[in-house]
Amino acid sequence: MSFENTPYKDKKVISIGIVSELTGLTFRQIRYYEERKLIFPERTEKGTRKYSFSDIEKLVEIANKREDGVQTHEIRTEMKKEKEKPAEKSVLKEMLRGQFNAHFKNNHDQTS
Amino acid sequence: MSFENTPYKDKKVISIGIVSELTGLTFRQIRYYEERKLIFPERTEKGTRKYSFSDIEKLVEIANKREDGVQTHEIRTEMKKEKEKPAEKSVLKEMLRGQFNAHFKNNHDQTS
DNA sequence: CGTGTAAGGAATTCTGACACG
DNA sequence: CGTGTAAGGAATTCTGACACG
Repeated sequence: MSFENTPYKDKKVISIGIVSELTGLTFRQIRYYEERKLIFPERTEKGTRKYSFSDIEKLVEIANKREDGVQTHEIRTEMKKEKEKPAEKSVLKEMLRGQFNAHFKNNHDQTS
Repeated sequence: MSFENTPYKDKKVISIGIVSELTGLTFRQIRYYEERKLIFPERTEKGTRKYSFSDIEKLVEIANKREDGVQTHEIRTEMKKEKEKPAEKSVLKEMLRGQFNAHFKNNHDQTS
């Protein structure tokens, strides 16, 4: 249920060495951005970090912002905002569903 | 050109330990199926194997067939056939393009 | 043929800390 | 604050080989 449903993009399966190679960042930087709550890798049983392609994309964004002198704390704030948008969509969906259900209910209550 | 274009599914970024965990196969089995030319992981500079999600899917298929007693050589033959289908599509595309180009050429030759 | 295993070595990753600024 | 580095240890992966069947 947590395996089949997750898109490849979000599967945490990549080790830090590959991430470093793909992003051009050092191990130190990658681990530090985790410490600053910018990314959230998972761990294997014995503790080695596992990243997803999404994490890699995020790291590239982070690297770009860092080059512009943006501090990790600011980046964190910015990225939180980004996360609100999909949430809004979800809320909208909920509202529409509510409308729909109300409509549906009115039309069929008399049937039973 | 080989990075941006490849879908995540085909990126070779996963180490054998994760593949083993995800497929339920032993390191020995995974490496053996490579020896039998069923899968084609890449290597890091220093030699550690890197697999893609496609490889993992293939391995699950292989595991299923092996359970049915199918030998690796047969599996290899079967999987080659599967690869023809997409190729046919490509051929069809080429033929259609030929048709189109011929048509296009006839209509415009007189213009110049 | 397909897989297990012990062997020895090399490469990977981890944490905590000191350094600089 | 963000990153480099040396340190010591633990976990990962590799190859070639012997074993069984």
